[in-house]
Amino acid sequence: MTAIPSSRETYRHGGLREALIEVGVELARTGGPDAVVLRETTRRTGVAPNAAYRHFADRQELLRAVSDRAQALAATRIEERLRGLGGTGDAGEDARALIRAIGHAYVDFARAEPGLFRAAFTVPRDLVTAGSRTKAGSGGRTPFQLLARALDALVEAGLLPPERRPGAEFCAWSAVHGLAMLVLEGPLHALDEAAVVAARDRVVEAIVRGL
Amino acid sequence: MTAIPSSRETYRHGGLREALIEVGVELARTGGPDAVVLRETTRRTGVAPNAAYRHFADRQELLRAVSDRAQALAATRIEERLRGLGGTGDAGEDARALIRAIGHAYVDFARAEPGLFRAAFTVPRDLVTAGSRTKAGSGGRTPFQLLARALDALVEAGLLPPERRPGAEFCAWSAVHGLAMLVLEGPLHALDEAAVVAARDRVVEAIVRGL
DNA sequence: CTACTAGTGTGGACGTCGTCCACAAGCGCT
DNA sequence: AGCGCTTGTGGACGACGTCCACACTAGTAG
Repeated sequence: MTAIPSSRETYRHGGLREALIEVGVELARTGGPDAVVLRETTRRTGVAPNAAYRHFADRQELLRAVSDRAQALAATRIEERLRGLGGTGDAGEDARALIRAIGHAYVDFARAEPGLFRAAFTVPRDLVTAGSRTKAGSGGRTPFQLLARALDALVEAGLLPPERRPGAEFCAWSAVHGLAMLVLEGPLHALDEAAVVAARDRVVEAIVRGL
Repeated sequence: MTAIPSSRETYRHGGLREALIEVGVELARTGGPDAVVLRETTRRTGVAPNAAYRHFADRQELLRAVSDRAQALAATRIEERLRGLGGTGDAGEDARALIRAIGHAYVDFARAEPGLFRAAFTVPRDLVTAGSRTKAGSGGRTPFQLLARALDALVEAGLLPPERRPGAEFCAWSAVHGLAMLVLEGPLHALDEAAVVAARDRVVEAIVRGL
């Protein structure tokens, strides 16, 4: 990857848009959204700065594309965690385990990939686009949709009254997202691994109980 | 305010550091932390860009000072809300009302002053400094300390088992902070006032119940 | 009252950034 | 073979953070 094209094979790059996004993701990985710098992105792609303007109106638009990709990565990471979940036969316990696993995976993703996490979830987006395909993981679902499904399962298992279902995703998401942000760049920044895991479990537990 | 010193009264400004912070806060108010631009700050203060370097090592350091000030403003806003709280005589109900009021005020501050909120709570800081005087509101307490006190009251009222007290502030804070962030620049951005208030109350309720 | 020194603001410069405009080169069509 | 659209290039502009050398002011020491 990122083989430097010493002499450009063709004048037309072929997949510049895609290449720029990938490089942008790499930049975001190490430095967060602020590190997605247009000039550096094009430089690493082996192309003039202005070339980006043929595929993105703006640095903003590049960043949004990178953000989508980062959300997709988060979704994939969550899905992987979910695959490791064996059903116990008890629908209620399974539904709860599902919620917990999503919450844990969310916070863990933030810890493991702080730059990507911030790129994914702190670049302004509308709720409308929360289900857009570009944000979906390899399983075809966005993080938001994964959470929604888990809450549905909770309702089906009779552990969440249907009248409390609407808006429950905001509730659950807020809790884990808040923890992730505080750990990443907030006042909880100095906590060590064990303390973060403890806080994580605590928050998830409180939310599952309090929904 | 901001009277342009057409001819500088004295060559020595006298309170440049303070003036820069105030202008910085004003910039943050309308544009968030990214808007705290060193050159613009000095320009509005009527001073050369380099003058700032006599008082701050960095743009980072200016920003941190602005962040502290913004946290102090948040604390003041929360304290104001708390003053409006009349005791009901029931210690338990009072303690719960306290927690709720803090949560509501936190989210409301984020809505009312999005720029300051982001300046206050998304500029990286250590937990160690969460109690530093510069972040305190007019009542002398930081937002974090206000929350801690409310949780103590909850314990005293017997509504929170003492063994669950440690770490409870992270839990409570995470929930409201997460909601605030999602509303400000996350996927909940498009929600209208009523929906936000509903989500806010829901989150606070869930956390009070789930602690 | 004068001279030194430390502190504070100025001026100019450098490199980087996002973005714009004019141009050139390749590709697909007729 | 030639035309036109798309895509990449080159150079430029203004704004930013930061650095260095300088200038002025104030307080202190002689």
